[in-house]
Amino acid sequence: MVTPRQERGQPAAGGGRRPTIKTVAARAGVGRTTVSRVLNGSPLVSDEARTAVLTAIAELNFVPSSVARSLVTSRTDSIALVIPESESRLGSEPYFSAVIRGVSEALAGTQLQLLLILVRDQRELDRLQEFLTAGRVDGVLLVSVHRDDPLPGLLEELGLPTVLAGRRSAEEPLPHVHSDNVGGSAEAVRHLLARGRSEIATITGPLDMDVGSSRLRGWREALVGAGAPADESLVAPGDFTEEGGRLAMRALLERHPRLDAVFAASDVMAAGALAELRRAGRQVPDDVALVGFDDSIVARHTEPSLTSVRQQVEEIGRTITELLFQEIACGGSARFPVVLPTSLIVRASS
Amino acid sequence: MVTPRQERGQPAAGGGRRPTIKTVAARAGVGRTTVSRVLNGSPLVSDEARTAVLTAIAELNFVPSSVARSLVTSRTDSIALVIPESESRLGSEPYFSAVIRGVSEALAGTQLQLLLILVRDQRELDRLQEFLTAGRVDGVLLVSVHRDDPLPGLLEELGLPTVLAGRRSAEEPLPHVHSDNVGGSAEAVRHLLARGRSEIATITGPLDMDVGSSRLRGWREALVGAGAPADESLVAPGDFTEEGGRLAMRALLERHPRLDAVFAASDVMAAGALAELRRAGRQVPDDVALVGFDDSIVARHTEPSLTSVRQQVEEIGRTITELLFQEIACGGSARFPVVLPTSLIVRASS
DNA sequence: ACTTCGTTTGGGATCGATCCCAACGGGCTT
DNA sequence: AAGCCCGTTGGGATCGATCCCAAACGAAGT
Repeated sequence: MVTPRQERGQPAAGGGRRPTIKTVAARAGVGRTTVSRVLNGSPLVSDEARTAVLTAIAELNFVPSSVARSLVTSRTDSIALVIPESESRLGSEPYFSAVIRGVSEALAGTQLQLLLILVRDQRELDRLQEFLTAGRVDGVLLVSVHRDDPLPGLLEELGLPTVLAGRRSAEEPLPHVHSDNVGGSAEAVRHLLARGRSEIATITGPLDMDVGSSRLRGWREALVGAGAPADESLVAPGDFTEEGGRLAMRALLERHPRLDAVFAASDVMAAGALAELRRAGRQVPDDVALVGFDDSIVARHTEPSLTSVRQQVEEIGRTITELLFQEIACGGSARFPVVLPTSLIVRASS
Repeated sequence: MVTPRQERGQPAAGGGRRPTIKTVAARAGVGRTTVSRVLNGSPLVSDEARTAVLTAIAELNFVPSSVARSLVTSRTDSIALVIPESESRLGSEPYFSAVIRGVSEALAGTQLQLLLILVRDQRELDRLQEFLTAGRVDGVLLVSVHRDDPLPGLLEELGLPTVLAGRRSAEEPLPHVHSDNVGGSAEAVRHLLARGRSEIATITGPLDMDVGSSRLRGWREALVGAGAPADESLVAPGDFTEEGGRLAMRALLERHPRLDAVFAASDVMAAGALAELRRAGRQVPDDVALVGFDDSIVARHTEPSLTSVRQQVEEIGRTITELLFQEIACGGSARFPVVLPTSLIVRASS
């Protein structure tokens, strides 16, 4: 009794199954092609026929089957947002949420649907690869790419329209969008210099990611630009996690007990560093000034609240989506990378 | 060597398009039906034929078109996760991220894909409705439902398998999963009572949502259970936002300058309340003890750190997904709601 | 030897849309 | 009146899979 409907001769009142384009055509007294033309907004339809079709559609509550359409047009009207979660950052960082929001917003006016694909391990990567090869999406958004990520290359080979948030390296051939990581970091460090700090350490992100190395570069360039030597032992590698920030901070304090400022490449790491500084009896900002990156919620709620470099993450989501539209429509016409500006939000920690 | 094979005979060289089941059949020297049987793991295939087909598939790098399959099976092998964003909570709350992670995890072993649909306004709701009527997904996960939400009713009418995270009311007919909101809140309040607090206020969530009213009920029940009168003027409505928490706290302080504890129905609101308490010169926890709900990142980073009721959000995501599997497979067999336990995490604020 | 049974097999029809192309009718030209 | 073009129209083929059903085959039973 799972399928309760009984089939009558005609599609009797109750409407057992969903109406098809054929039902509509019969009702409107026209051919299937005419209905199809109305659906696709073709101008080669008389007003008379058009209104007949439209009323039939309304009466039958007809919605065209996108599956059938996809089969013949070989478009799917959907795109994939791929998020690698090897570092399980989705939980700790609102970054991905903001990207998702931006993407979804850009999608709002269109007919496109969003497929969200989290990739945790090799098995899921294989499955994704098959999924992409099967042509189940018209385009792909790739977030948080690593230097040696195999996915962008695969997508290039497949010829599937792709846009990255971030980049593998400075020579990224695929269209992409990223924040001005170098500039933002440099501004943060210059801010610390302006506050009279002289021994400025940095906790970096993963250095096999462009975000990681670029923010480190910003730190270095700002110091060099100020005529200060960029002492490489003031660099401690982190991994964007709180625990990583804590450990990096501990290492830095051991090597440089007299450091008076720290620039962390993410707020979450800064929060970890903050805890470690407190544990070591350092006052923030009196003994050590601290600046983070992202301007996430945590930045507002630490004590003291955290000076941080704000990036427009939602805007990144919007922009990659719009670039993807272009890629899909005209196939990689203008592939200039887009760089979004950052801004320094000064709070109590510096 | 990306597309190595050129086909002799029929589809002239180039190998331009993806291979179809027909190509595979020809190569393996069998009929289309046999290939289809192999693909679907039917036992009615000789070992000989099977291996022939499998090697042909491997050589041609064949991936079946899920679109064509959907057309005939009328399954889409994808489900939708619908998130209403009218309150734009996705940004401020890691709640949705955690649900997404749980859902994605439960999906990992299956062939199902996840469609993420954020609904911001009426226009997007209409579009969603059309989308669902078009049968573009096999099932729907609905998160954060309001009492008078039109969506669950629509889905019931459509007969589309649906599972809710949360519920419209205590009499929710649709299968659903939620945290023990009443129990968790009650535990929080009992904890405050045990700490010797006597004038315990509460900042609620939206009261047109079950999470909101249930957490309020927990507060009330704990007080009544302790023989204390539940003074309704100690209730201040919030909206799960930081600003809402701040305003609610201000109102409470005006009405009850001598209150000595506050239970907020979310960490984010608690953070807002905390800021307002500090502004008003109250010490936490000395003058006023504070407890939140969710145990999100903010709870660990406020100063003082926040005592909070932890709920297993990721588990909610996993569970609704598994329930949806059952709904899709056997059509609403066991529709008992699942209630997940909460636990109180005590920190410095109480 | 002939039926009967069960295992394998493959061709034709089907799902519901789009696209190609031939046909229709009427207003204009010649 | 014949010819032609143009705006409309609809039937048939197509996309790439699954499903129904009949057929081929060898083995087993009478």
